[in-house]
Amino acid sequence: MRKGEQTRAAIVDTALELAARDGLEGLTIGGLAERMQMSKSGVFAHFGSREDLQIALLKAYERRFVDDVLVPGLKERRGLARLRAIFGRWVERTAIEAASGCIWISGATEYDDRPGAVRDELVAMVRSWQRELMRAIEQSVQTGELRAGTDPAELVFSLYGIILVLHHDARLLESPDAAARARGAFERAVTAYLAEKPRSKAGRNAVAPSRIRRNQPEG
Amino acid sequence: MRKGEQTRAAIVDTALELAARDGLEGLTIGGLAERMQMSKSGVFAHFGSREDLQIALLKAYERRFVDDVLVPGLKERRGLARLRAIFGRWVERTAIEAASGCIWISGATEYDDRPGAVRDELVAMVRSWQRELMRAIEQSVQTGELRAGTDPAELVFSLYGIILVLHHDARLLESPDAAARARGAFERAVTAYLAEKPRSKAGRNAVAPSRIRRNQPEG
DNA sequence: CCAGAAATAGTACGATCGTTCGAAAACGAA
DNA sequence: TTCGTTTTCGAACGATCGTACTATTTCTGG
Repeated sequence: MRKGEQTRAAIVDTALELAARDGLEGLTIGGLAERMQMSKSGVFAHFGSREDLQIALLKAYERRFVDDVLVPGLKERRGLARLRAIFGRWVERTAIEAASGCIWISGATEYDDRPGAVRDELVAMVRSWQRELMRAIEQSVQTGELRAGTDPAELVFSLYGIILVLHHDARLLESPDAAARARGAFERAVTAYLAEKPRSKAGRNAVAPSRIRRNQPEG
Repeated sequence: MRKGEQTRAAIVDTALELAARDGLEGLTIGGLAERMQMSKSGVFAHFGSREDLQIALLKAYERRFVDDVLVPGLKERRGLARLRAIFGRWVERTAIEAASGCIWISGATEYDDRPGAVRDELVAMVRSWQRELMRAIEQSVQTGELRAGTDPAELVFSLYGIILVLHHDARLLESPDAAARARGAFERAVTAYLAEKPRSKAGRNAVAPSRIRRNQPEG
């Protein structure tokens, strides 16, 4: 029984690599088997179907994503610091996987018109992640760092857009400074929601367009 | 000779529909033939290869995109008005094709790791479009509506992100207010670059976070 | 209307896809 | 070591893919 789980984990591991390059829909059991130096049916036996394999990949990806991005952020104190930490990790991860690709992002365009279990799973994960972001934003309102009327979904919309264009520019256009632009865009997006008075901590890292930034050290 | 061009155009037309749903890579000559009520080889004969068909689709898409988004915008006077018109059309188009999908956006994730002629063509088109946006931004600086130090590429980065998340939320998450959010995000993004003094025209439509917007009529 | 050209259909090929099934091999507890 | 279980393999199926080749049909200019 132990051997099975072990190779299954190894398969998922390799499959995540392949799916990051070719997309969940581009992933092929034959190609996966070849990469694993196993037979097609040997690989297949660990999953009832290709769809189950894809869903297993999504779940494995989510686990890693949360461990990489959310968990370390939770060590920061509630509020803007935590939101900033989460987003920073997210940018880092997206910029690194610019060499491999995010299966949530590629999956979004692959499955937005393809109903089924994979799409449902993907949508649930993205929604869950956006909810997590909203929570961090709401907490930043509670700490008084973001202004009272802030619409969390509105800010999530902007932040998600920054990540998407980071992924796009880094991978398709091979832009070398996409990550830096993403970090700048984050500060600009958050600035629009900063509470009025703080002057102490919250506004320190807030940065407006690049011309101004020149004279301000960045944290 | 005339009949050939005619059906070729019809094929491209139908193929654009299919590709908008299934992606350029999901497009199949067999499926296309069936939809056209033609034989596979009949369809195939009009293009030397599937790759040529895909490139033909990209070129046709670009033509329509420019006609829909850029050309009407050029009728506005140079500056923020033109930029706003272009972006507005872009949002409209993206929101409408939320029911069908943009092959530039889906193509970005399909081909970011798949070298070849299709990827090259796609990259060239996206670059060209971003250059067009940069021009509109530079002109807005020249008119004094956007501040002098504005980095056009930086703003293009933000605007492109808004479109990407609009596409994402509208199609994958089926969010009904994605278009409205996109328009709001545009105003917030531009606000960060507005020139200081104008108080006359430029700042009128500039809108900050939603709480403030309540008491301001939107143009 | 008719010949030559252009457009379309038909068929077949080799590859690869996901999946099934029964046999072989490797494992793990007794 | 032995035996039952789990894991892996090999071969095959039907489907579909892009493409090549050869007919046949349809168009079109003189």
